[in-house]
Amino acid sequence: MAASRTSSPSGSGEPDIAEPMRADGDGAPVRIVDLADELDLSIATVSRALNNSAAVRPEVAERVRSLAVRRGYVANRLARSLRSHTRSFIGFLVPDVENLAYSIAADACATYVARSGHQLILAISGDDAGLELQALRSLAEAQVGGLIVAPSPDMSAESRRLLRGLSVVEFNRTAGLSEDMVLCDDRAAFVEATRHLLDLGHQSLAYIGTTDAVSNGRERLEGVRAELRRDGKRLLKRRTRLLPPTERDGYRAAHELLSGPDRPTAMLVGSSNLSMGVAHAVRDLGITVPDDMSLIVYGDSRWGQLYSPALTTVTAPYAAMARSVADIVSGLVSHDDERPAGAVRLPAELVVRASTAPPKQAAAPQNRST
Amino acid sequence: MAASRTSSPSGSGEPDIAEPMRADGDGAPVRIVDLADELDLSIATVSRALNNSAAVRPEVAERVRSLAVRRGYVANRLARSLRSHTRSFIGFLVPDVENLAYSIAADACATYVARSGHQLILAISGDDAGLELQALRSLAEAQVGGLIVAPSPDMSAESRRLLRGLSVVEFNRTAGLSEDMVLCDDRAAFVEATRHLLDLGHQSLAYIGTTDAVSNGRERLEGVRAELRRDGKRLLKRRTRLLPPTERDGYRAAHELLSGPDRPTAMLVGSSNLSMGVAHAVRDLGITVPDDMSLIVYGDSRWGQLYSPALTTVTAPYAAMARSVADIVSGLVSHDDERPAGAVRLPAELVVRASTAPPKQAAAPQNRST
DNA sequence: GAAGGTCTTGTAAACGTTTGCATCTCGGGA
DNA sequence: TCCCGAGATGCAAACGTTTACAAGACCTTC
Repeated sequence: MAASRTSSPSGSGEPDIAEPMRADGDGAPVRIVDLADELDLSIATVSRALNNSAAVRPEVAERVRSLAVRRGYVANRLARSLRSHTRSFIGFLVPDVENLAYSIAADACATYVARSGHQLILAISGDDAGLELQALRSLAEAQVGGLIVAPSPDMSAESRRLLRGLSVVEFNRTAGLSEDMVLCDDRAAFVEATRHLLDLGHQSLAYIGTTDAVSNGRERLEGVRAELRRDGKRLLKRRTRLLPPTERDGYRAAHELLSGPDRPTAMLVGSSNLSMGVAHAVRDLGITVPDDMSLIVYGDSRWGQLYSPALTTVTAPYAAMARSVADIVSGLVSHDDERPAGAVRLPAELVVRASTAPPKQAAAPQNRST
Repeated sequence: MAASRTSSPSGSGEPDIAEPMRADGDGAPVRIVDLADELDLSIATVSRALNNSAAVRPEVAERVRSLAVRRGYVANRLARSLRSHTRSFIGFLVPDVENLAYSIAADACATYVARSGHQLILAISGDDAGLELQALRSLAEAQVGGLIVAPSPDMSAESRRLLRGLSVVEFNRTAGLSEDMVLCDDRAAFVEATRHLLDLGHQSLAYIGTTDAVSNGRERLEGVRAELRRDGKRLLKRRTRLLPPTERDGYRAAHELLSGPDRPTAMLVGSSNLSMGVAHAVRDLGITVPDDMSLIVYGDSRWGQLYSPALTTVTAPYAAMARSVADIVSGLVSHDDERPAGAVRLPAELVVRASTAPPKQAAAPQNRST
């Protein structure tokens, strides 16, 4: 029998009387040793019972477990992880989580990993290399067993070094940090979108997108450029704006591009936030879509459908991407051996609605291309 | 001087030659004891140096810190927390994070707490009592130092018990779990919205909202009811729908309410997801707003502005709520003594746009109220 | 009746930190 | 010369677990 340790809170051996029904309302949290003392067992046995080890006699295990719930025992993961080298946290590092792509993914990942008893640590980089580094350090210190990351455009070397120790999955963007990644095929989608506009007969295209320092931004731009080139055309610099992905920036850029003298007959937008801004600007300027100009936006298709006219949209498969990354990370955290997924690349889709049509004025003025 | 422990990875005392520039590319993570060995110091001194304790001589501290970065030392928070009883995690438990209210808050909280070196653990309840309990258990096990929670409608007694040990802040909803909470004054906003419709001369109102088992859903409904009552009117049961907050449900409910024979002249919607569904239904049914019917929706004002006509909207102060809860939680985690904020209740705002107008047909048919 | 299992339990050493206390060194004052 | 205090460092005990190993109990088999 195990001797009573330190200062046994209840009396000595016999069933305590002084504290008749203590449900451990509060006070110090109950630890394994408390349970062990109360049951005259060793902490080893209690630990085993709580972990459903087969080594402990069923009736003993039952007694332990019942006492555990009665006393409201809650295990200390910190101690457990420290001793057993099991990691119970997964990091999730993205520029922000208001973006639907990331919020859906965060949701899915948190839900998924919870099933295997893991937890998601949410970290926000704001696309700032400094904050990103700080977040990574923090995550590493928390001993995360895996990391989902949408790398910022100018990730520091120090950050990359930190990443080496961790098993990471890149999400939505890639910066060559890992074999594993979940992306969507933005390039193909923008090729398709551009083709759609060219087929309608548009000669002068404008593009508003995000910086090409980040992989998906670059891909979208490249898609447009490549498909134009295919027809011997080019994207004019003065009809191109690469901006931070905020609604405000989208608004301003659209306003600028659309109030000048030679307005493009079609516009492509490469980010959902920018798209909202553009939609606002188009409305404020009184531009009729698609008569005055065709418009293709990017993002989830929910609000675009409600716009008048309903917007032709490049929709990223957010839900599928979320499922995919959740799958990968939950696999990555349980059986570390078999690595099924390398790079997953899901197709983005061009949903043609009412905002694209052949240009009204037969041809663009004098300038021969764009 | 401290004797070299266990198996010193480098040679004995003199500057090592065999491994000239080892930057600890990988291998076992470096621990305090490794630094101590390499510098012939005790782990106590190294620990103190890393924690900027004044007790250690500046030049020694400098040597330690420089070696730490050279070797890529990353502290183990688990061990640190275990020993020092400092908590480095904050829990964030909400039904989902796709809802803008929660995603903005998650973002703000994660960013804020990071400044004091804490981290946010994201947990999703899906408004399910079972998942919620499981999440809470998990969070408690992770030894969170604080918890932000939007309680599910039917939180279990077991969950409430778990909460007792933690310092919690209720967010967006309350279920009497804590003194601290940040809410928005939905009741007042819906009183105002209802008043707006009544003043326009509407006699027959419909309301589509979420369950009243959750505090904010209840408040919205109560606001409508109270203001109607003030004019001696009532919200008819057949013109009221309380539903799960999904776009789909909103669509269906609106479809149902609006395709019947006596259509309400005005409709109030009490959730952002429901609002989107309603907007879709209205469009699909070819109902002209505000001529055929006035419409007030709920949520962030971004997409409502883009609808035609721009929608009169009850906007919750998401950003302010997020800031507020982030403030509270970061205070709660650092100086545990002074508790400044109890219940913070921010005003929601009624933004009147183009979707509300006096009813066209002079009066509703025969039925005298609603 | 000894030998060798199979179960069940206990002992104690980890895991990587922090920190109370003891120890050592040094310089100054009596 | 001795003592004392301050400043810097080391020793070792925590923190709450898990787990290798030992050990006891009991049964089977020869």
